[in-house]
Amino acid sequence: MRASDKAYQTLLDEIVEGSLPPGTVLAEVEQAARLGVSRTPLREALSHLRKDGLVEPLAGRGLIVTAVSVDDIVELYELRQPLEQQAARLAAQRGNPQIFAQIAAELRESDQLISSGAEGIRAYYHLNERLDRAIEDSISSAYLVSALKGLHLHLARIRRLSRQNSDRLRAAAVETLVIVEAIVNRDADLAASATHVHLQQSLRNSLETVRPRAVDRVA
Amino acid sequence: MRASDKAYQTLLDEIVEGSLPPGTVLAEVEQAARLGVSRTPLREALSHLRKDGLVEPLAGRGLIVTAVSVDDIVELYELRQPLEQQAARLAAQRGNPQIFAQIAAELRESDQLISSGAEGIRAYYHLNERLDRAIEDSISSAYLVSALKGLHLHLARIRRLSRQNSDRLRAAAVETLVIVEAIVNRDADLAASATHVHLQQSLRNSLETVRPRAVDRVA
DNA sequence: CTAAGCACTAATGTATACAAAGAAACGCTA
DNA sequence: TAGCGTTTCTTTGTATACATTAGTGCTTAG
Repeated sequence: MRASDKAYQTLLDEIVEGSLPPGTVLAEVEQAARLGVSRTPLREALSHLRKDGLVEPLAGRGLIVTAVSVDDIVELYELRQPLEQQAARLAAQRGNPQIFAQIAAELRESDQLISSGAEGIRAYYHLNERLDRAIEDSISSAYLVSALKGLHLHLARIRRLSRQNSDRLRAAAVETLVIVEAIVNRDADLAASATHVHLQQSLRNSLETVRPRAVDRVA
Repeated sequence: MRASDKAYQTLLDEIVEGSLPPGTVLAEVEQAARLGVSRTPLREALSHLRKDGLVEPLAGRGLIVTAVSVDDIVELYELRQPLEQQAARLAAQRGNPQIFAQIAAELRESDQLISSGAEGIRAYYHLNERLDRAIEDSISSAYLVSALKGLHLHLARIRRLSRQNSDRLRAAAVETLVIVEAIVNRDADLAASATHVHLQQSLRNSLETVRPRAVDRVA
């Protein structure tokens, strides 16, 4: 693995996971020393993070981790809505129904998963990731997949700011199941509509449960 | 201007404009010498082009300009459709009607522009660019705008491959006018539908008039 | 004559040294 | 004492030298 890739992946994980909170200054020499690489590959990593919108230049002070405001959540969903609706639509048209039928079956059991503690919740999240992956694999369009990848980066960051109580998770599982069943039945319109509904609920929950103090903070 | 930015912009323009056709090998030392910069900023430029999807690694041979196949056109429109529909929708909700009314008025005169030779056609293209710009300015979502920017990069490349005869341009102007009038009237649903129609026609024209020999060629 | 292995070469990947630009702090002057 | 200018220091931006890896071609053995 290239040193620049390693630095990029490490910084990306730390920003998404939150150990590098918004406002953190990323000085080149400092980060290069910390990650055990030289400035050249580190700079490449930083410039990619900048293209991803995860860091931004601060006049004279180098790069800082970008803030995430409540407005950002709304704006992100204004991109997420059309992208994921289209993704669901294409998955319904092109996906392998058997794969999605398997996911649907597991979603029907997810109530127990969600109620069975942290371990089960992790399994539930993993199931959602498998669904995302299955949808991406069903889409032939590399352009759409690439846009979705960029989107999910920011979504993962926002997820940390919102409280996901188990009631919401259970409701989300039901909403998701409607989407997946529509894909299994190759009903593209229904898949898109169900995605619309699900994301609307998801946005509503995010806005209601967002921890205001965790937003827009400058470390 | 930074040397890396200059190298990026130059290579970007050359790839989009076609003077660096698909399949062109971009060796670091060679391009650095040609553009008058050292390898360090040039590498940064290349790695950004790679993120843009305009160049891709070729095993052991460095980077080559990506090919554009007919399938790519279809796949690109699978991203373009949802993005521009959403953009039109948000512009209808948030845009300044006066600005779009002005563009609508000019679009109604565009028949004469299109019929008046190469100079008029350039003016017509410029009008379309002003519309794109007005839509982007109306959208508050930086995420959507960023996705649109990446999209337009590839669209500009594809435009070179398709023949745009003046009949098609006139038809496109009428379709576009419907979109703009919907934005002026703050009719988001109509703006989205009109965009859908316009892009469907645009894709159809692209596929019918694409010059097969200009596609997927390796220089 | 063919195939496999080795060596050489040319490319990318990395590190470091140097240059330039900006910000902060200190001092000087009004 | 306040404001402005200068100087210094820290930072990013660039160039170049070095390391490493992969590919190609040649040679040799079967």
